[in-house]
Amino acid sequence: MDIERVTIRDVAARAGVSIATVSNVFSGNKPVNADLRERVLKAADELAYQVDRAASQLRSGQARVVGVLVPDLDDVFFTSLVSQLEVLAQKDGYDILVASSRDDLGLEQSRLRTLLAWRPSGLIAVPCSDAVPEALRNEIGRLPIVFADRVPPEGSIVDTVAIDNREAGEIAARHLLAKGHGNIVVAASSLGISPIRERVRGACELIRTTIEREPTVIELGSNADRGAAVFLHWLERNPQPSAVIALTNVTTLSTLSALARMRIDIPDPISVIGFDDYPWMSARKTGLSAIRQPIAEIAEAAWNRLRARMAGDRTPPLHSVLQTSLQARDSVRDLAAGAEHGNSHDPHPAPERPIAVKAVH
Amino acid sequence: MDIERVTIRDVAARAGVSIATVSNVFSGNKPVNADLRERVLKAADELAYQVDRAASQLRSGQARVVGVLVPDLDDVFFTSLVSQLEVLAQKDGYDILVASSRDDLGLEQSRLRTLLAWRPSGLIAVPCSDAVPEALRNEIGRLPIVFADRVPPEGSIVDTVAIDNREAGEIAARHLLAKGHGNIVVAASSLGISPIRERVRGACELIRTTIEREPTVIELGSNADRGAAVFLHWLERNPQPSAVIALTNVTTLSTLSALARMRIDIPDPISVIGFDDYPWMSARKTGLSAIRQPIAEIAEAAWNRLRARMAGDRTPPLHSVLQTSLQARDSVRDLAAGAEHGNSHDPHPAPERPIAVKAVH
DNA sequence: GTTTTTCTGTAAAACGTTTAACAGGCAATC
DNA sequence: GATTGCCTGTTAAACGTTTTACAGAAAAAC
Repeated sequence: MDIERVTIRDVAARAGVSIATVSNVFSGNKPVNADLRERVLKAADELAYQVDRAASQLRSGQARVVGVLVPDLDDVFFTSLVSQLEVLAQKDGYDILVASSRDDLGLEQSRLRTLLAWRPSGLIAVPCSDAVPEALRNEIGRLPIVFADRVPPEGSIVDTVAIDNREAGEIAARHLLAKGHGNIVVAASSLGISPIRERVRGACELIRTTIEREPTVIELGSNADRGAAVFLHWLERNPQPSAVIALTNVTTLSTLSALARMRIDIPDPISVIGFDDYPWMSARKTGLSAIRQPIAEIAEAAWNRLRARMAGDRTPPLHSVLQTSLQARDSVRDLAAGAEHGNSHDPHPAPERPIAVKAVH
Repeated sequence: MDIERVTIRDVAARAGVSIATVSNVFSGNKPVNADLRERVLKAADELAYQVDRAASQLRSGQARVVGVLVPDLDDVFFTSLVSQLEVLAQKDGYDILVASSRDDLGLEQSRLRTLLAWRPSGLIAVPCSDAVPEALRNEIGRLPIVFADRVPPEGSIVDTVAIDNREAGEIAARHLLAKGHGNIVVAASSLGISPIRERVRGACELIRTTIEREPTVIELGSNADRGAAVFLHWLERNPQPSAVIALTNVTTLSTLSALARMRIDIPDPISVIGFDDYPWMSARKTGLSAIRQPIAEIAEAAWNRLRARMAGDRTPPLHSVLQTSLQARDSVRDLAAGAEHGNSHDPHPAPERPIAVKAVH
């Protein structure tokens, strides 16, 4: 019924060498003569031999697999991250195991446990809280780990890669203030998540110190539909703001949905700055101005750090901070110029800053 | 430096039983007395013991991991699929290895090979061509495999789950025809992909037989930006159609982007029917009418089939066909009623059909 | 009371690799 | 010419489980 597995032994027999030689050919751990290597490769090819990863891993302890844990596989930001990581990992010969914690601490715990059971070479995680998950507690220093995106503000005992969240909030607020907006709503997903808190803080403090007004902060959660309902509800019983800053891609959707349902135009009467930069944002007549996160760079930084750790780097944890930039389109009305409304492209696009990596001890 | 791994042997010693008993407690392969099981569990807990998957898999041949291969991890449709599968797999105690073929046959081949090297319990794949990939040729019948979404039209020797692509095209066309549209452009991603061909065929044949006009078919590829450029180019040198049917979520974006860049309004002068149903489609004043694919059901059907196969089901391959439905919003203008334009919701929303599973042979 | 069956647990042999220890051949060195 | 060292290849011992075969005790059947 089921055909015999072809093992290293079969290859060795066919090539007329020992199994150790076959192993060396495939693992490259020891050099093997050109002619023998040829013979082995030929035999392996003829038998369609494949190294058994379980056996290989059991003996060597090396897995060539990294775990990737994200809070939500339905959020484009996280899937973009996964997508980039998959490419980078594949280039280096690693496979990735993905798991979603669905923003649940308990689930995060159990997903991490099962990832760890694979004895992966490393782990890239977007944790769902500020604390280092319990399951990772005694892996720190043993297993290469990188936290991405959701990173405790005071630094962490593992490597981290994140954007400058505070600055992201400031950039959005600065843009609105420059265009004469004062009555601003800040739409956050959840203030329980520290990077979001930082974004809120960046925006609010700048607004506060610049025009001495306090922006309204509302929490719309991590689900676009529910968030839209919340914002709709809010809009129905509060005076119209002149602008909204949405601090995640999902709240951006919630914001836009609610405005659409109330048939409120953008940017007049309400301007909007969104978060992240996705194709759908420019697939509309009034292109959406947004804070762009350099996802590719985040993924690359995380992967490079992980790779360094996997290669044995034992230096103290590094915290990479990448910069966001404003992708100015047409969704912010220029009140200062007294112009009609932003039907045309922003005449003064904010200069894109170069992406820099600050290494904070 | 590095702490000793805690193995089954340590647990056995601490609980005062044999390693076989510990194994039985964790694998559940043989019953073990309540008190002993208690002792083992307690000892394991105290030592923070974790079954080593590599060793377990090596001996048992059972992996508790399934490979998931998709053509593009940046396409929301595929990531939604992955997301759903992750949830289903996790419920049944499986982990998933994801890989992207980036729509490249060579890469598909090599990604499949590395997935197979894990000796997974099963494989769910969205292949990038009609042919069964070479790498899977001699796994068929041995390894549980399910193809999803991209499925050869004439059936396949493996289980498949897909939507009724032909009907999806028809639904879109029927809706436009009912609203009096005749000058229709069909925006496909690539005619090299058979489900897309089917959608095109469904739309074109219906239009042809109903009003005896031949719709224009254009290929926009699988990248939103490039597709937008192509469509823009086309729009600039062809008479304006009255409606566009976009046959994938990416071509929907391309279409909308190009129209936006030409500052052409929707639905007047051009109506649009999109594909798939995502939050951004309703996050606009003119909500986008679209063909909805039941992604959750696709994932569920695929997983259930795979699970059945993994449980030993040896019946002939089953081909599940799920139905799409029209999600009518405001992006299709009613020319027939001579009404102004579709600022209001579609007064005659097409009845949503129940989702049914047809088992074809 | 003996024999058979059933039930639980154990000892030991796999599973398919990697790798430490070793061996033989050959070149370089003394 | 004997010794040393360097290659390259082999033998055999792991790696941490699962599982087969078996053993002893208790229960059931005679």
